[in-house]
Amino acid sequence: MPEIKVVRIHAGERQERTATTGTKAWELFADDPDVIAARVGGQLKDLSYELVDGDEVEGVEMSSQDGRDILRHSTAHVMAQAVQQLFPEAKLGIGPPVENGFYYDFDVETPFVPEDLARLETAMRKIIKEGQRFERRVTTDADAIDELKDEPYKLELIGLKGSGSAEGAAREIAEGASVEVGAGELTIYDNVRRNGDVAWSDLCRGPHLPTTKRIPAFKLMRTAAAYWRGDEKNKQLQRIYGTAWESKEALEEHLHRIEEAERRDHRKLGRDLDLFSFPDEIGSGLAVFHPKGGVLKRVMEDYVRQRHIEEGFQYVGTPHITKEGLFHTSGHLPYFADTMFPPMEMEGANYYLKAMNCPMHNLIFRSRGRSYRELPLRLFEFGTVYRFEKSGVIHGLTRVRGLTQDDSHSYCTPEQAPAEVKHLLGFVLGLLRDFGLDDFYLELSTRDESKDKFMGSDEQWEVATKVLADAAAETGLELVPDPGGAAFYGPKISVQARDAIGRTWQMSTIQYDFNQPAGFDLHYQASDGTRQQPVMIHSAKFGSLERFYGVLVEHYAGAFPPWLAPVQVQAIPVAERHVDYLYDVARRMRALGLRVEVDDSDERMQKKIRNAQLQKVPFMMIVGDQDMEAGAVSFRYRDGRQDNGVPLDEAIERVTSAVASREQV
RNA sequence: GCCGCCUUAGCUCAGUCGGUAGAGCGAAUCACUCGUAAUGAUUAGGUCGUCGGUUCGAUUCCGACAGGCGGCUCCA
Repeated sequence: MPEIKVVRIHAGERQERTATTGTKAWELFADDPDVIAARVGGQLKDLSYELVDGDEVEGVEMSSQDGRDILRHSTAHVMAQAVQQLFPEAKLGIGPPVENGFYYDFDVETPFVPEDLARLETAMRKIIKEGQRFERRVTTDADAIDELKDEPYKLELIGLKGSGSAEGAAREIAEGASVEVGAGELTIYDNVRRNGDVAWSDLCRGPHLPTTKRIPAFKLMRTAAAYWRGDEKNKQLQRIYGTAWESKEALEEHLHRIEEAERRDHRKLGRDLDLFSFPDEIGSGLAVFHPKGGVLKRVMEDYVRQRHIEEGFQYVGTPHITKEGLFHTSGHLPYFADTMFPPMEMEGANYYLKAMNCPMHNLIFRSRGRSYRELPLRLFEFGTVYRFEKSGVIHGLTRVRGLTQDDSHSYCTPEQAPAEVKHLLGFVLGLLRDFGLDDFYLELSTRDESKDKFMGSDEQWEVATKVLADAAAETGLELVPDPGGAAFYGPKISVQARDAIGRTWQMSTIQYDFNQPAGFDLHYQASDGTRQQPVMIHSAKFGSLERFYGVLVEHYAGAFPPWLAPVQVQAIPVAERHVDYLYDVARRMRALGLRVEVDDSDERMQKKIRNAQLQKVPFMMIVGDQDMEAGAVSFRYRDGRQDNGVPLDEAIERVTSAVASREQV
């Protein structure tokens, strides 16, 4: 029998092996049941892959990222089989793995209802129990078209694959479609029962688990609609989301993480902590901040204003509406008219609610002649803008119709631009760290081929993009490209921050703009006496005050560090006779600018502690006879920690220093 | 904007197979004055999201609209 030489790579070890022709990948990993696929020369393969001479074969464990993707993709197949079993008329869309799970899209007459999920799970468990083998079968376009004649969407995928490069086609089709048709040959996976019957088949490039029995834990999560191939002009298919994990424990942990995220939901905490609300009477996506929530908003604003001034910005102010001509000059109207509130007509002119601040700052720059000696000229304000977000996208404070940007525009010479971008980037990262976010990556949004979406020459874009890319690289942070994501007037760096439970949020943006200075005909007098055009760098540090507010609530789960907490100290008397003493202490603390409340209600002290705990107040300051006699107070913290009999001066110092240092307690 | 689900007291939610509603928390009042997460009692509070239709009668059934939730699309 002819022999082949292969290399087995597993758990970091390389091993040369000699095997007979026809040896399958699984035979190399028969000793490790956690291996569910193989990576051969960088390509993921089924364990049934037949080795050829010279292959380097690495075991893919189910708990690895690739392994989980394979598990989830196989689970998606099982779900699709169950769907077609229960709903034979359902036509298949695509079914890729996604972060933390998978989905599969179906064209069905009647949308799925939540009760269907339970029925489908039952059917899936039965399929898993059957231990159906996933069998790969290479086919031709012609055969596949015949076999899948009842699956119009699959036919469309095959057609698209034939139309050009396969990878390109897959990208065109939709995110995720590359799991159905990829580069190279067309394959179908058959689900084969133990008796050899083919239970179900699907066009798919794989790889898959060896059998359905290898699915340890899954759950169907929700149903939703999704446009076919991600295009709103196309028909909406019914999507079912599910998740699958390498163990029951991993699934439980995942579900627990979801619960944790729900517990932190700023919309819920905003209500529970009396921070803000969205009155229907005002309109969707328009927030009002209550007194407690107003404290946090004001502290954020005060701090950011102070920091801007320290960084050389000048605080300015601009109105909320403007005549439409301004947005023609800036170039915004042709691009964004449909996301702006419709104009109101007054005295023969059309007025728009402000959707962006930069045009007005340009007018401040242009209000008099400017010298190169003034540059970089940095204008900054809290500019409230209104954007007509489509009703379905509004979400708490993170996606609203009225938002306040901590918006700045730095006008500088082209030569100054690199240093200014660097300065801004350092500034925003420092600012975010001050608020307790310290895990970042950057995204560089550039222009793509669809040039009608972008203004300016290739050369201008190239220069601008290089300035941003260089500054981003200097931070040493991870940089993710985002082709096509730029604004019409120039490329953008955005800072993505990870919160306490690892979710990422787009925060700050820095944009390089050479278009608006031209549109507004902005000039400065250069040292050689010539008139030159500045470039402007847009920058929003929080992005939107509202969104950042929401992110902070979720990041801290409402348990803010003292400097941000609406109430820093909740004073709790053990009995009524201790109230006056606490009023005195509170008076002293308030004189130092601390936010102190005395709970002089008729409730029992235990209840007062509970209330303060539910309000997540950082310092509970409790006083009974012993404290009063000793001229002291007792602290209780949110984690239940206690510190009794703290002398008054020390107690006050403890709170003030915690506030001043912006630390968490 | 599109698809699905939802909307009952300030909040969380019961309930009415069509005969105009209930709990807990919260609020107010009273009593209790208490040492580390819920003292007790009493009272108030709802055109059952809005408008229209069917019906002797609609909170309940139907439709439209508004708002919310989950996705999709979008996100300067």
